[in-house]
Amino acid sequence: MTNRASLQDIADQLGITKMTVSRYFRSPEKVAPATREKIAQAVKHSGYIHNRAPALMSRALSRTIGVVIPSLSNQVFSALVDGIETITNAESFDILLAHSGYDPKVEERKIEMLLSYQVDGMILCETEHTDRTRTMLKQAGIPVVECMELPEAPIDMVVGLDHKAAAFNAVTRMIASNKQHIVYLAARLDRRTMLRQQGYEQAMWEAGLTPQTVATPFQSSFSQGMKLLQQALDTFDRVDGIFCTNDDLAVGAMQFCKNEGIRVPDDLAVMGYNGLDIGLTMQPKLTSVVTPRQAIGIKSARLLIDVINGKAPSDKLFDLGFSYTAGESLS
Amino acid sequence: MTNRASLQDIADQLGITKMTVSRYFRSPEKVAPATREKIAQAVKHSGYIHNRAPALMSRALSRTIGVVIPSLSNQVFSALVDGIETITNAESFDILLAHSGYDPKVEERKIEMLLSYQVDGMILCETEHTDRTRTMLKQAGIPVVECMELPEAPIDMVVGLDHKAAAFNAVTRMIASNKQHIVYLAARLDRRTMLRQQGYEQAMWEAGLTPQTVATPFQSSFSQGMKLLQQALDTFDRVDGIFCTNDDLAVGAMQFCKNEGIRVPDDLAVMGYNGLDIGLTMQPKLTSVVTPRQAIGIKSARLLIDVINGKAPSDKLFDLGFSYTAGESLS
DNA sequence: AACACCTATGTTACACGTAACATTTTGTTG
DNA sequence: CAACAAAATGTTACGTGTAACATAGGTGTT
Repeated sequence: MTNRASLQDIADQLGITKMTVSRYFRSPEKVAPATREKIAQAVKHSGYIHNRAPALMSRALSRTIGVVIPSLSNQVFSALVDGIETITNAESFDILLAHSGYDPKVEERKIEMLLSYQVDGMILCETEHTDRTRTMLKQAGIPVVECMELPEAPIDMVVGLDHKAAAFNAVTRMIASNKQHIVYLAARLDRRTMLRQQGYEQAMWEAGLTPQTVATPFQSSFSQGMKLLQQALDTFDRVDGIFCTNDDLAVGAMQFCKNEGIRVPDDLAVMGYNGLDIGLTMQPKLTSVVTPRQAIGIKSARLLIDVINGKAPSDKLFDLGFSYTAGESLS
Repeated sequence: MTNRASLQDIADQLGITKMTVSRYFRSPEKVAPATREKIAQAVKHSGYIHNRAPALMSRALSRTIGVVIPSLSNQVFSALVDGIETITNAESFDILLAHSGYDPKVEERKIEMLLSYQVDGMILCETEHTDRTRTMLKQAGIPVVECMELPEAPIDMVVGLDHKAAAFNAVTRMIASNKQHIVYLAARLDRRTMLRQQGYEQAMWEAGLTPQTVATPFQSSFSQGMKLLQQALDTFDRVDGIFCTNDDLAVGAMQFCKNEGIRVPDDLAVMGYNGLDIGLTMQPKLTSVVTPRQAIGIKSARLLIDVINGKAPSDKLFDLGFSYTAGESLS
């Protein structure tokens, strides 16, 4: 590491103390205009870059929050981070980002890294954590928001939606449009997928219907959607609707229908989940459960920063609900 | 900020000095087995989390590299980061991730933040930077890799591919399969899009054909692909091929073909760019230029860490080339 | 002229893990 | 058991921005 310019370097150069230079950055109005001008010159010339290390050493706030998302190629989480940054930018907080690949062990490692940087708070997108993760977060004594779903054993605060209820509502809606042989298409059998399955099954049972599921442990993709629908049609006598655990599967399935001449929604109703842009480019447009991810990001960051700033939260759990895209794949 | 346990706390608790505890973490073999056991207990009990701040203050390496990607919902960059982490994990480096939303001003802010954390090196995915970005990086005196493309004015090292050459090759290939009225579909008019356009145009001119482009300033998406193809068909007399600046547009366009009964590749040849999974789920499979993004990530991280460790790089520029998916959308 | 008060700048101390060197303890061998 | 080596632990100093307090110089008021 080469010697970057320090405040001391700039101060020496001007025959003043680093304290005045520090003030120039923190509260310029406390520095005499003439001095301010001199410092501005020297700073520009030296290309000084703020060094966070000393601030991290003191017990002051780092004004940084850690964010762990499961994936770097999922619009759900990019929208979430967008929402978070709306707030952090306005509050001049920084975010330190890490991704876990849906693996609690990796999440643990990343959280440990973020904590080593003395973040003031943490936003997590998963609710399944290792024991050590929970211990570390407790010990760190910083506020934590788990977002996207409503965990049974929250670490601290929660901003999300009830995926079981959303699935129940969606499937009930399918049944109301006169579909009876509805199959659940699932991939990557994580908690959220399971919750949706529960909602699906409850809706089916309550309507006197029998739930039928096809699933793959692999990551969701369009091709998995095609394969799963094929498998559903091969396995079950009659299928007149599919409830897909996300839009990737749904779009793949609709693709499959197009290839095979299956009419949507007349032969087969399709319900997606997440409400991504891509669903609306299909013909017919995909009907999908919209998860309010940007709003979740905004609320999570707002809440976290308020708590960091010492405000007591009005509540520890916020359910932001869900809605539907204006699709045509249902009836 | 609550008082997290420090090394001193653990040491006090055991009646030893923090130096021994520090050694327990850095080089446990230098600590007597009995002491090691005692420390292990105390550490576990207190939930100690390493504090990076003092290390950042010393001039030692932080063993962290900064990575700035343009987008959090693009498989291209998630594969790149995967590649990077293959190496950083093996070398026990950490990465600090930030995203710029394709905006050089935002990139500047994020780079400044990463530098304030004393990263040992930086990987950037864009080649367009503000003046201040260049100044800061120079002043920081750390190695920098720009990846994905081959910039005209590199900051330091480069790992990427020649997008103009790739586009030239791809379009030449289309022409070789007897297509003559090939339109270029472009979105988000960034540098890489422009480079591909240049390659496309050169291939057309050299074949005695006239380049024709439809473009949108908006972000690429399936729906933009549909719209752009519609626009191309409306605008130009004859169209028998499209070269799409990425797979999102290509897949949208192929969707459009399916809706409109246009046969691919007989009526219209389609060439994509990036070689994402989704293209291979189409029917026919999308032919696409494959950019070796994981390899770029691996090479970038390898190179950067070698330089950080004091090795002189064998070269400053690495062109990793391109290939094609085994598609059927061409002929 | 004396005093209060303000502005601008300076002084001091602090946070904490670790490299480098110093010292103590344990182990080994003739 | 003396003598030395090796292992284990301790001591010291360091890096750098900033909060809190101190001081110097100036302005204004009575």
